[in-house]
Amino acid sequence: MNTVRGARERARIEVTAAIKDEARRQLAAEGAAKLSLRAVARQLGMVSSALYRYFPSRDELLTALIVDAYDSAGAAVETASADAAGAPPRTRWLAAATALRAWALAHPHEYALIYGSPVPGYRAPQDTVGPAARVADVFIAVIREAHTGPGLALPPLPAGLRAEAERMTEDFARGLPPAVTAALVGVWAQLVGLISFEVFGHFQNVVTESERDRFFAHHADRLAREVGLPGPAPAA
Amino acid sequence: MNTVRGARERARIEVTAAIKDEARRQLAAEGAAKLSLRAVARQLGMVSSALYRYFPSRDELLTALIVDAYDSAGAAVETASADAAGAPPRTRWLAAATALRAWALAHPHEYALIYGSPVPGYRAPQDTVGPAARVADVFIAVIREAHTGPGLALPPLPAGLRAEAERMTEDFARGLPPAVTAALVGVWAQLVGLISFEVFGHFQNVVTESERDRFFAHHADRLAREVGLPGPAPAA
DNA sequence: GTCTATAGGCGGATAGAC
DNA sequence: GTCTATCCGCCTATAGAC
Repeated sequence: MNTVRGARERARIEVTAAIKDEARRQLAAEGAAKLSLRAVARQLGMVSSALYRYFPSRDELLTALIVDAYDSAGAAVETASADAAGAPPRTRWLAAATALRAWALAHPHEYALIYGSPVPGYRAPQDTVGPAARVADVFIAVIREAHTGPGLALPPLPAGLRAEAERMTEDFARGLPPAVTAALVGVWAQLVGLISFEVFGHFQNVVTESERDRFFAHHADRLAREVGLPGPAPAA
Repeated sequence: MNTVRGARERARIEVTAAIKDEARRQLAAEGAAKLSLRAVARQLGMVSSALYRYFPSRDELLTALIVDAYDSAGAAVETASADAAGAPPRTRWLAAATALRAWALAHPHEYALIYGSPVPGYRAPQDTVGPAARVADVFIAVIREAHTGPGLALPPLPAGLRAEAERMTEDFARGLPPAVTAALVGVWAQLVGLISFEVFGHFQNVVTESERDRFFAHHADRLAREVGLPGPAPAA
């Protein structure tokens, strides 16, 4: 009885995975807006109504794909950061940023799903906020570690932003100097913007493909400086 | 005869405009991927086949919308830059950046069309490259003007990027110091990224809505510094 | 859990009359 | 330029048998 239950559960997990895999393939071909349960079923040799036993609606399938994408990106960035443990903070930042870019280039459609234009008509449920934070948290952790000693020099914040920066710090970056938190939030958006431009093709005819690694490294490093990280060569 | 021809042409222009207007409304409701000639026709009280006299295919309609969006954004930014003529370069940069953000927030779906995820299955024809350059050219012009005198201090470029920076300069930013061109391209992507994060909702629960103007100004100004623009108060 | 069948839609594109 | 008619395809979702 237990083994039967186990077998059934295993089967369910396998079918669920197959559905998501096929859905990801369709994402690449047609985009999230046109993701269709029927087409997935057809490709899998099932009948569309059978899928409803696994995902109660198209949107739930989409949610699962979004959560998976955040987790996949998060894992990639976490690994890169862990591999660079002990390295100077700026090196570690660069490793994390490079890992995110590499993941984005390797999974452009899943990247678009989480950092591109919102899917029209889709309302992200609460389930996505945890996974969404995972990637950003790696960058926060890298910076937090660099700031355990005396705070690093960062130009003082304009008076009008101080209260907001303190609130943000309290909310999701406890322990950082508020000026660093404020810088980080903007820099994070800019880092994703840099990656998006490349993934979405806006560097075509602008930045030569063979130079893009270097180009990205240059700018990602500049962004590290903006959040107050000292250079790889320990700056006195 | 001439008046008849004139009347016909006028009618054609009006209908074409009505089609694009309705298409823009649909863009907002359903997204570019689901833009449908049939639905546009239905809403306009026409029959779908009639639209083919104005746009030979769905993709041509989409192209028209993209070109219009680039032009609309370009005009907004150009106006802001012209209004700030004579102001210190950094003020002018900020005016242009702020205008782009305001346009984006006022036209989120058209913004997504040009700076968001690519529309699956749609191949941008050559017609879009001219209008696409229009917005970026305003920023190039602002910087060019600031650099007519002696070049501004910007940290030297890593050796590996020098050749690429010189090529870019030659291609679309003639007259700028190569280090500035290289900075500008990355900064431009980052500026758009900053705007995208806000427009696409990634600042929800992160940056308080009432603080976003200030937050953007802070970071846009930081970006101006990164391309070598001197501050609003003329720095000796 | 999977199937068939069904309801009640939607789409792009073309031909040929007026 | 606009119409009707048509081809041929697509979709979400549910009911009810097995």
